[in-house]
Amino acid sequence: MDEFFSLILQGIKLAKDLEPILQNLATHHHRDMLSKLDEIIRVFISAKERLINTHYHQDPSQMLFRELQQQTQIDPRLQEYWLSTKMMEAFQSQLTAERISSSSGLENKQATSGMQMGSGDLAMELGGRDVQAMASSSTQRPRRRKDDAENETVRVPAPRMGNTEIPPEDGYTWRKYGQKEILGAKFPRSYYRCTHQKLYQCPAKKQVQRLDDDPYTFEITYRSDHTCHMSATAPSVRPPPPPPEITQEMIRTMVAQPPVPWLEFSLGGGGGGGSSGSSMAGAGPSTVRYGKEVEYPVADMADVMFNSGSSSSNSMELIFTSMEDKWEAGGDKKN
DNA sequence: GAGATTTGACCTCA
DNA sequence: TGAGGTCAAATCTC
Repeated sequence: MDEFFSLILQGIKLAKDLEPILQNLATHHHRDMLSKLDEIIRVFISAKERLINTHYHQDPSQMLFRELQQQTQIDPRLQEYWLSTKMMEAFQSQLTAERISSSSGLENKQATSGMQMGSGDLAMELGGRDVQAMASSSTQRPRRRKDDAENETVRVPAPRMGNTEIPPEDGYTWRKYGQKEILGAKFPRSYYRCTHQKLYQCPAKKQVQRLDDDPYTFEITYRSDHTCHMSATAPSVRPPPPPPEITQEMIRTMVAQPPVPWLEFSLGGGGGGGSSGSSMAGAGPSTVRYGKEVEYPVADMADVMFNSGSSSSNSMELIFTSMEDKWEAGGDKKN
């Protein structure tokens, strides 16, 4: 958990470092901005994965607050701000995904290990066995049934605003390859496979089924693990697009209108109704819609920071100021 | 044109 | 035999 918070702090610090670049973009090379953005994205993704893998089944609100108090010694004003925003709701959404394993093998493993694995670790285990099973099978096209042991089912809340048809992001990019009406189910089941299936022979797949009795909950069944990120050539974070021609006019527009579109979607609850109605709403990172892939890896974090209901600039200033003060204070203590 | 989704047809297995 | 999983052509978006 120490690493999680250091990653978060690192990400915020990096975001703060963007400020002078943004203000003097004309004198900076676009690559500076892009490399900074890349770095921020990587840090927040790492933090998210660490959080999910470490404290998946704990009470997130209690855990986060306790950790905040014990480990970061953040300015009380910041703690108050943190708790007053939707930060808790954001993490709650990520952490309370109800894990219901349909695999007896997995249950045994979890029981004996005394802890639950994160989806990545769990899928890693699945992937190993899956590859073996497929390698030992005949040359027939591998087909699986719903009651196959080697899968993992989770339930996640659907986005309450924006396009609720899209399941919440899970850190990977998926390509939909099928949809089918299921007998006795009100909603069709969607079939996804990893976007990098062809490029990296990634076997990962998932099925997304909306619950009959709770349309705002998705039941997602994962099969096999991602091997794409294990490839030396596979981008853990997708390469940035070519630098756009950013003009001073654009910068002025951005500064004058802080709530950029990808920050407008809300993770739910009031806060001024941030729904843009776009397909990316609630989808978070790795959202894929018709042709082009768009990633918003820091959107969740940025949303809760910027879209808190209070003055966004003041909020960010409070965070950065507090963080800097703390760091400087911490540095002074060490020195 | 590339790469995504849609959707009807096909295949496999219980 | 039928439900569930996948294929692949058509279509769509950027």
